Amino acid sequence: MRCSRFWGRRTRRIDACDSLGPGPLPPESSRFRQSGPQVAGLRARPRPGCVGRRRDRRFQLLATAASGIEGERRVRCEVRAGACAYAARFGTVSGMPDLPIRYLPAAEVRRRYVEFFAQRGHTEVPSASLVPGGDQTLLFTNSGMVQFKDVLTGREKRSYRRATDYQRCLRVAGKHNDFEEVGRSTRHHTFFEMLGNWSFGDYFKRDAIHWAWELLTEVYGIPGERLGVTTYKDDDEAYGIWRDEIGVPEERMARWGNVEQGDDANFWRMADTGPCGPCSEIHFDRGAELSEGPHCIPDHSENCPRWLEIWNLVFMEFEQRADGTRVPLPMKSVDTGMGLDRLTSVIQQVPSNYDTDLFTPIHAAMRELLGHDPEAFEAERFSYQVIADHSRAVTFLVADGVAPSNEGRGYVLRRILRRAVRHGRLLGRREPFLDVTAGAVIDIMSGAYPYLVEQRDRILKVIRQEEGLFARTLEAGTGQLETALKSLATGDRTIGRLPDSLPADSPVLPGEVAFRLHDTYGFPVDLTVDMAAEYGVRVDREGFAAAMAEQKERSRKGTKADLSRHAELGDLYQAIQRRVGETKFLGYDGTQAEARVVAILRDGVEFAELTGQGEAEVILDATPFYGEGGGQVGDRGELLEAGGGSALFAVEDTQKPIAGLFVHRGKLHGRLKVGETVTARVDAERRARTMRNHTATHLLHRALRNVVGPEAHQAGSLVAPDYLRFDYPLDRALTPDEKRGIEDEVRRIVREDHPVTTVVQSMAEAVAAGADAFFDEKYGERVRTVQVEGYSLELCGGTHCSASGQIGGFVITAERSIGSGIRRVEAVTGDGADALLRERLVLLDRIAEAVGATSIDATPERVAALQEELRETRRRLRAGGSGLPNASDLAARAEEVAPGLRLVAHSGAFESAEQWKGFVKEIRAALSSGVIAVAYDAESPQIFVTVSPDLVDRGISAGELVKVAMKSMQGRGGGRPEMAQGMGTRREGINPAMAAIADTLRTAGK
RNA sequence: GGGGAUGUAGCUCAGCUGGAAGAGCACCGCGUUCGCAUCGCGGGGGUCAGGGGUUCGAGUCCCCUCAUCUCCA
Repeated sequence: MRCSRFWGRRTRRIDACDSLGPGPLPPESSRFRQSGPQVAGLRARPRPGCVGRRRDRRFQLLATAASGIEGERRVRCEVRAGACAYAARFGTVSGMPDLPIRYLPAAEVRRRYVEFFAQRGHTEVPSASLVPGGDQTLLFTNSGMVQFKDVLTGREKRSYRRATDYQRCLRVAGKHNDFEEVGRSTRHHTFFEMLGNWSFGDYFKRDAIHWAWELLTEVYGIPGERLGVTTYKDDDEAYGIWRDEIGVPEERMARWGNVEQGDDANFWRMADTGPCGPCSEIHFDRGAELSEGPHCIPDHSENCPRWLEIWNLVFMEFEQRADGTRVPLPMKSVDTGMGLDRLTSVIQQVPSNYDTDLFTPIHAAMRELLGHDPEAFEAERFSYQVIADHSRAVTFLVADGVAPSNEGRGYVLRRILRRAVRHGRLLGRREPFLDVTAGAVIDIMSGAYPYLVEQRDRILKVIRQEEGLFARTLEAGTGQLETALKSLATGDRTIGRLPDSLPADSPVLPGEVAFRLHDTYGFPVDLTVDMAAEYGVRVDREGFAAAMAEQKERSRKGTKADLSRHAELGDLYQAIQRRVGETKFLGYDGTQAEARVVAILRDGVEFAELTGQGEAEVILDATPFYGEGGGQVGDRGELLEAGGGSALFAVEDTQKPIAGLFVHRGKLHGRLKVGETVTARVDAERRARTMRNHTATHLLHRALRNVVGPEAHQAGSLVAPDYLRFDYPLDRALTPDEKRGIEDEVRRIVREDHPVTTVVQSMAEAVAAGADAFFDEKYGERVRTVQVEGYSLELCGGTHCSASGQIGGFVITAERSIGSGIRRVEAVTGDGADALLRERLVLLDRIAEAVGATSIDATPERVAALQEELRETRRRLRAGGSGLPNASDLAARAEEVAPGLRLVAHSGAFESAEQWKGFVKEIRAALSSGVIAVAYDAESPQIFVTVSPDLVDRGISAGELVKVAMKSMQGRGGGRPEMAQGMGTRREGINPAMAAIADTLRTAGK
């Protein structure tokens, strides 16, 4: 039979079994293996991950390379003899174009999915933000289950037991890292959508499998014989349903996975412990003629062009215990995930996700910018795909409130964006373009994600800004690089010369230099190579790689311990919560309560009882302490013996390391025991201050948007007892008028004393009531809203005043930029505002007094008058001459204390150190050879000595002379032979000092 | 989390081995030019990111902190 590999819209076929057998590789492979085309970081490289990890995967992808030179992507694989027979087990079916699948736009694929499950009793749940709420360990939403995590573990209850959704996901860091894969493969993306249906203790395997089959074959019209199915080795139940009820022939089914032997295929787990269970995957068969050999089987392998995993059905039925045993879960759940992009590629019968209508409009937008025809597009497909993928990721990240930054999520965004820009440059585009492709993304996605449209202007603005910033980075790097290259280059610069065309004896730019550019200035190494080539210089890539490896090693060392510790602690909290349940929060109604101690920790270790002094963490079954969240800082206070006895524990901070678990951190002084009851008492004064600031934050938010516009919405906030801080996207400073307007408006609402009420209601009700929900954090179904009646309504879990009047004063104390496109307002309220105003008034009084004004009102005039007087005085001084002797006269009258050794000694009262040194400089200019010693006659007398170079050669040292002078002036000083100075304490010592200098010179001159 | 770089006037930046804080643009005033990017003169504006240390003396050397940029994890 024939095995082949296809790529691109037009199928490229290589007779794998015939020409790529165990013999030598075709000649063009060898050059990939050695150095590869040196373009834009896309070098041929072996893929160690492909080398037979399981079963018979003894093949190696030798070259995954895109070449900007020849504009062609080639993939070769070496296949062992006998491979084709193995692959043939899955039968031979005809190629794709013959399929009777009816074309559907992606939007329709998405719609039908949700509709199908909605008709079957599933609640349609909106796609959650890419920024996961309430989970500090996760950078991004990377799968459909993120927003349901707590529901699946049973910690959170919702009104429904069946759900369906399309979840936007980002896989770019951590375990699920598809970043490098993007653009190379037909099916990996940083950003993608996961279609899912969920059962939380409701239906199980039978319904999930039947519906999956029904949807694929009947709704989408995919012929059943094109589907393959996998199940876990022990899962007879699922296997039976597929075989006996659905009727999938056994030769199209496979049972993979063996957890006991370390093979996790077809087995899913949330973490090392906790819920887990077998999976059943559905794979689409693109046609046997596409098979490449033994690895081409329905698997996670991801490298097989024949099989495409489209749907994963996870059956959560066990609880994994720490001791290695698995016990059945009381609540069995179903969690399925189907990549919309892949499914669409099947339904639209195109060979790659990038050829679906989810992507083609993005390509079209880019093509138009570049003026490329379809052929040029095919030639540059790789870069086009990277740009399209990254445009989607960037658009959604910005939409979900991530701002480009140099750490965390913001840094990931920045890197994705820059990678896209780099590929734009590879295509010859120097001007900004990402706002155009991002615009195309918004157009494609706006139906499913209407919030993109609302934010369109802001999204594009952020993207444009960041793209501009990168241009600056590149420019700075270019400057550095050119300097380095010019010193190496032998000839002139030739624009467009390619690295490959350089002679072997070309000068070489050291790898460290290239690395420094990359490491310190963020200048991509492939650009370094290109630019160096234009100067006829090669780049030492080995040196670069070595430096990079070193850096990686350093990082790993530094981070390892910390990471594992963090993970351990997280597991511990999880375990505690599973044991004791959620902490009940009592702090909305009061600041004191009786509670039972349920856990005590110190240094990540649990104790049943703890005595003595020192840091510790305490967990209670219920608490009035507010755990840091929603910008509001955690409460402080103390834990007392039950009934309000003596203090046992000083609470310094309250945190919620995992959702629903309140941890009181602080210092123990006494004895604390699990199971006993204590009185938890919050520092009520501090809480009251915090509450004023929190309610004021809501007022500020509303007022800011009323004054500046709706784009100035919350992008972060901190509510502390002593001040509040509010971040919002805006690319300019507030005008003084706007600032005043905001203050006035907040103060008006305070004066009008609006009642503040909180309501717990469903998300839908809250949104219907007009609540501002800017982060769609994973608010459970029931959300809490805080309303300042007649003014603002926000989703918020924080503690608030009962009426706006309690806020008291409100003063904005700062307004500044904190990053690209983000500004921050800081303000104080209540007694904090009062204290600030009082301080300022006292200061004003002191200023008025200091300048001699009769009143505060008269101060500006008084200051102006003083300034005028100062100016006048200076002018008169200048006009009247300095009062100093003429420098050249002084030089001319220099005393010859020894043969060829002249001395100018002078002391006087100078206006300033400036005048003093200027005077010395003038004498120096007039006296070519000699010693100059000028004393500054003041409360702290100083002396400045210079010695001309010829005398320095004769052994005269200014430093020594100053030391001599310091004896009578009683101070310290020193310096170099040609120049020195010192400061004394005795004014009367100046003349003797001058005499001493003259004496010293006389002696020295003999 | 680990490394590298940067932080000097409103902006863009000089400032050499430690020895009077500078330039250009911008701003204010006066003059010049017929007015829309003229020229001249004068002027205001700096805790040299912050804090320690070494030194007679620190923008400059050392240590710490912060911010920004950048790479790695």
